[in-house]
Amino acid sequence: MTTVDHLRQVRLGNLRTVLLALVDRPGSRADLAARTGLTKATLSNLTEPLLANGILVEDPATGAGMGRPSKPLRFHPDGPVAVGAEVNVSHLAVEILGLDGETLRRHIVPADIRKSSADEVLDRVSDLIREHAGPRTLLGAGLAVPGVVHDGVLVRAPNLPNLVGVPLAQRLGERLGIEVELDNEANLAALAHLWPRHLAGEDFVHVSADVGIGAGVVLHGEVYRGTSGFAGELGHVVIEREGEPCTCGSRGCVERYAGLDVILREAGRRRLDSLQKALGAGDARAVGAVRQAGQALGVGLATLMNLFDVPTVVLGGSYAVLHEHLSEAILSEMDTRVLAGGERHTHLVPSPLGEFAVVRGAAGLVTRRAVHQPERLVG
Amino acid sequence: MTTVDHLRQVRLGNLRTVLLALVDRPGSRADLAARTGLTKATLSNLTEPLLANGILVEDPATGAGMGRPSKPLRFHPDGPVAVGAEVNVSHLAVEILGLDGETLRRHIVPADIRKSSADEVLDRVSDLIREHAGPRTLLGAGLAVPGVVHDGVLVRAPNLPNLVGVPLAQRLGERLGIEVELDNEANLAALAHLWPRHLAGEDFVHVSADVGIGAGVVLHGEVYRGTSGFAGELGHVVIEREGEPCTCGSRGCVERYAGLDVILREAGRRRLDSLQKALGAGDARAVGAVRQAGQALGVGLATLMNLFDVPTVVLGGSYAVLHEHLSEAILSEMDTRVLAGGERHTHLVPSPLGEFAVVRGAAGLVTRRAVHQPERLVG
DNA sequence: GGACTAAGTTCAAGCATTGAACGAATGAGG
DNA sequence: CCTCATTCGTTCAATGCTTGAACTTAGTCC
Repeated sequence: MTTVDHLRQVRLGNLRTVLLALVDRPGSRADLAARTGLTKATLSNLTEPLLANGILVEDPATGAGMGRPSKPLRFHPDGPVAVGAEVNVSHLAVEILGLDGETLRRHIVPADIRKSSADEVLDRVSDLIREHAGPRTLLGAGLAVPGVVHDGVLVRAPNLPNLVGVPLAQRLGERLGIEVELDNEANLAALAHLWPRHLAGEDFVHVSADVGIGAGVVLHGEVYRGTSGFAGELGHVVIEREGEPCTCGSRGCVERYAGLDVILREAGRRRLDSLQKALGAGDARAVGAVRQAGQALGVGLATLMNLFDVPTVVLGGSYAVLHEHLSEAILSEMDTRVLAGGERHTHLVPSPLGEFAVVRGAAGLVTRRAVHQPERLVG
Repeated sequence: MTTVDHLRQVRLGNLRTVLLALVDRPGSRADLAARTGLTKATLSNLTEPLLANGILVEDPATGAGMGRPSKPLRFHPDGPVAVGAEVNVSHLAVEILGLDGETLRRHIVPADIRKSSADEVLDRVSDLIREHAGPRTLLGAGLAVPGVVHDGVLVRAPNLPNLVGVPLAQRLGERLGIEVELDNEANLAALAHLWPRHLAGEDFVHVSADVGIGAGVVLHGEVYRGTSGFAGELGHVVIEREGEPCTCGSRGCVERYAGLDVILREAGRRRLDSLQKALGAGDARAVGAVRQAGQALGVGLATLMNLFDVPTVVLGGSYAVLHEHLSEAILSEMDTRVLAGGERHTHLVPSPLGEFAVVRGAAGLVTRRAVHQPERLVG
């Protein structure tokens, strides 16, 4: 740690606050100075290299009002972008995200990859990315998978056995020539609600169901992953100690009562859209199946709330689609089971992000890192 | 944020690393420089005001080896100290803790305060503190209570209704003329295993049972309290959705199966030491009661591990006493129910701190803050 | 056109750390 | 006893980033 390093840290920290302010919204140097608490002088100084490097652009002066007109700064429309990619049991998806938080392109393709080898899957993903990325500089890529991730490797994925143990981040990185970060789809769906826009506060849990049930936990504005990447495994929270046996070896896991497969089976439907239609028509069996799942999920969520104590639960994925028919049962269980005292209450909200939450989070992983560690942008 | 502030932050940060190194063990300026990565010059500079303020002392030179002998620095033996206090249903306790992590005095007195008013309790506590504190400067006090705390107020405490809603931190602070911080006993027992000595790593859960079951959760070297102070309410994790009704309004809470009162009742004993004796004698009813509690606790802990993913569980309080007869059942449930993958395994260890864990944590709250925010020590 | 206002730039001052040079205190060896 | 080697601790000029004030620029208002 030389003295230079210390001062550099201060500078990088200030650079970060400036970039964060710009992610929030564009602004002139004077405006940014006011918003960040830094001085105009520092802002001129900090933004100069960002403009030189093509990260930011200066818009033409806007003369609204008295005094010298300001020249707003914003992220350069042709600046570097981030890639998000998702590998799932039944589909692949990509999203291209700018540093300003705007989605440039996104795409989902159905794909049954259960029987594909890891290399086949990675080839398809990298083709998909190249197709959509275009000529712009890539900051890096985030890759979402349905399973537990540790150190860039998928260590547990009951539905994608062919990908387990493969260094997916490294392999995809080699194909694309950029850095790739691997993470769990539940964590990334949660991140998408935190970055680049705060859609659910700084502390919340995002719950979604596909094959399993996954919760992405956000504490103090950071995705919480646990020591081994297993955090937030809501699907295997026990609600009946002698209940239905689960594939995980336990019994009475939430997943056995509130998993999407269970809901569909109980409702006598094969696909989510068919279930949705039935619910719309007031089909009693469908409504009952969803309500029962809601009860089980509510018990699991009550346990989760008693342990994490976060103010908000976001329902994502299939749960977002079903939320109108789920919420009542969930809330009813939570009301009776979550410890109360003082004026505590839980918000239960559906995700506004739809089916692109996961890829958006994957891309957000990259833009977030770029803003939080701006040394890469100016170096 | 003036420029001075920025540089001051750097200085305070370095001061903190130096103090942390000194909490670990005493050392000369040269030794501390090597351990912290700072230069000898900086160390002379940083420690000068600490010596002047009587926070540190310079020991006489120790001439072991060649070269100029070093003069080790350590916390001044007559320097300021922290107070820890505990108010519980059946006892009061205090501990006086030095900045070096040494316990100077500690004391527990039996007391049935269930019917006492808040003022009566606070009077007794402040008398007890004054009796043990002696003439030394007090950095502040930590106050532990069995219940949920928010903003210095006890908001939920089924066993101490007279204290609920009272601004305990403020009231005790007025009596003693120092700053008092209020916290939950579970959090503080956990803190005692983190500070001033790392007894269980940087990520762990401390579980103990008295009247209820409380878990103190430590994530990334910080006690995690949640948004409203409700985090870690393991006692009200559900293990049987239609199980025994609980006072909290829910059903099938862990507390109904693994609480100390339940264990004693099932074992046909009135007090912990009597149960202990029965266990030692191999009393089948006692052994069975403890094993059953262990199973229930294991299910709850498995759920907790699937959500928090920490590598270590510390059994404290009564559970530490019973751990020999509890561990097997707990581990057996956890083995089958905690998601595994890769080389993940959980350590289950009894607390080494005995009945003083809570007060020690309460005092540690204060010394920890003093070291982490050293501006108070030099100002 | 002149007064006014606000944006952006320039520049000396301030400050914590650094690294090198220096002084201090001891052991080893002759 | 004296000198050298060794290590500890202090002194001091240099570094580099932010700051605040002064200054320049570019508009509006009357």
